[in-house]
Amino acid sequence: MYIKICQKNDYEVRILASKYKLPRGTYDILPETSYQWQYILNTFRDTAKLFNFKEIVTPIFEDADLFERSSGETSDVVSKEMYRFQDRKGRTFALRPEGTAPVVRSFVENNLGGQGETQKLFYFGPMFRYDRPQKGRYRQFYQFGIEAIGSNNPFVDAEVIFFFSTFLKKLGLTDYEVEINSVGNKAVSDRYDTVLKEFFQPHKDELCSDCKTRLDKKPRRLLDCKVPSCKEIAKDAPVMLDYLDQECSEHFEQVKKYLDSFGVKYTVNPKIVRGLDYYTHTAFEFLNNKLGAQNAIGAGGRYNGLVQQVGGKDVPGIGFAGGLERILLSMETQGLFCGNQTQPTVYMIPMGAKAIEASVEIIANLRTNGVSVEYNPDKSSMKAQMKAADKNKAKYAVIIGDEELDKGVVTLKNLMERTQSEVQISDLVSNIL
RNA sequence: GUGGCUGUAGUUCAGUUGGUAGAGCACAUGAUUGUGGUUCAUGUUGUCGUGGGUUCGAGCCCCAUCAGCCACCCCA
Repeated sequence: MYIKICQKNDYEVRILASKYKLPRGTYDILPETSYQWQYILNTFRDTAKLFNFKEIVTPIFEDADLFERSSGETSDVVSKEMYRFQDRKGRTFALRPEGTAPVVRSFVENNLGGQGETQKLFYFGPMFRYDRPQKGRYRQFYQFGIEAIGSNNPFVDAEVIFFFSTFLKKLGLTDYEVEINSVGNKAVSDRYDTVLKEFFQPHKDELCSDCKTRLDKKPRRLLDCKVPSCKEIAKDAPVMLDYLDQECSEHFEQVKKYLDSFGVKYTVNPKIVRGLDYYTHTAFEFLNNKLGAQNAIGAGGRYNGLVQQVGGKDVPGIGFAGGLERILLSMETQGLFCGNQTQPTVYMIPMGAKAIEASVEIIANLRTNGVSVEYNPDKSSMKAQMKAADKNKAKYAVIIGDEELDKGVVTLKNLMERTQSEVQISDLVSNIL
């Protein structure tokens, strides 16, 4: 926004030319690409149908506390990236940075698990994180996800992963890899963290500055540091999977078995670390290494303590979330087409005032009978209107001028086949459908 | 939050050692008094991201700022 001051005669005229720009890290979904979104969303909903997951929609803001307690106050998502604000009564809310906690909140609040049934839910919507924008990373971004709450059966773990791979398959995406891991239960991961600290402590001075803070905050993050010297040290670090107890490792084995049965290809990566604190047992990531730094197109895992933490019963759950922008990017890099732009069936071309009058009725009649019609009242010449019909990729042009008016007909032209014929106005709909 | 690169027409970009802004595509009109994807001709479009500074003069040099891109970080 800026102010321009012009001299006009003896007095100053101040022109306030406001120039609004969209907030950093956000973007508009323009008509030229919106159909791609619809395509991906429809495909996701179709997949949900196949697996019998039901849609749930929650608000885009919640009690800030919900996220702070569930994701972990020390996680970057909560500590530096959350949009927090106070309303007029001083309550502290946050724009949701992720989708799982709100779904679990709704599950508990509405007693969705009241009958002991496993709830299979899916969602889609905008999430918000105050990150520095980058390829595949925005401040308002869109995630779709599913949550299966109520079962600890490893079959469900595999099913959730199979869901995501089925979805990607429907889209035609093949440029990705699936990595899985088990982070065990709370006791196991706490013990592992202690072991890791003991392992890295003697090397503290050789670590990069990021890793020095990681050592105290989240030792597991040290495992996927990109600095070569840190990598070298981490190479010999103890492996999570060796610290799983009987129950955890049996669960993991079962998950792998079911994945094999589902025909999902995966690799076990014991270094997978989930960013949010609530994850337990199975953790997985879908990675596309052609995307650049932001290569996770989807990820998820089990969260057996979360429901209780949010105030419900001790009910297990598992889910995943995928990033719409990154899926779209993946499809672009793989050269995949993504749905079709909608186009009108009929482009109306009236010539002259009387014809325009007559065509209003025709347009109304076509539309009420389910035929999509485009007409641009700001174009008048035949040539311009034909050009526009072509550009709109209309199937037919309906031409009406004095000649047609006299006979009570219209000229129906098939633009693809370049053929045309005169048809009675009353027969127009049946000639098109 | 840190670093690097970039910001000129609707769009993709060019713009020489500082001398009052250019091309392709797109768009509009015509060749064809009522017939579109090709031609051909003609034409329109600019707070040169924003604010300041240096200079007789800045798209170009300097400072600041905003935005985009890429990486770190983080994560979907």
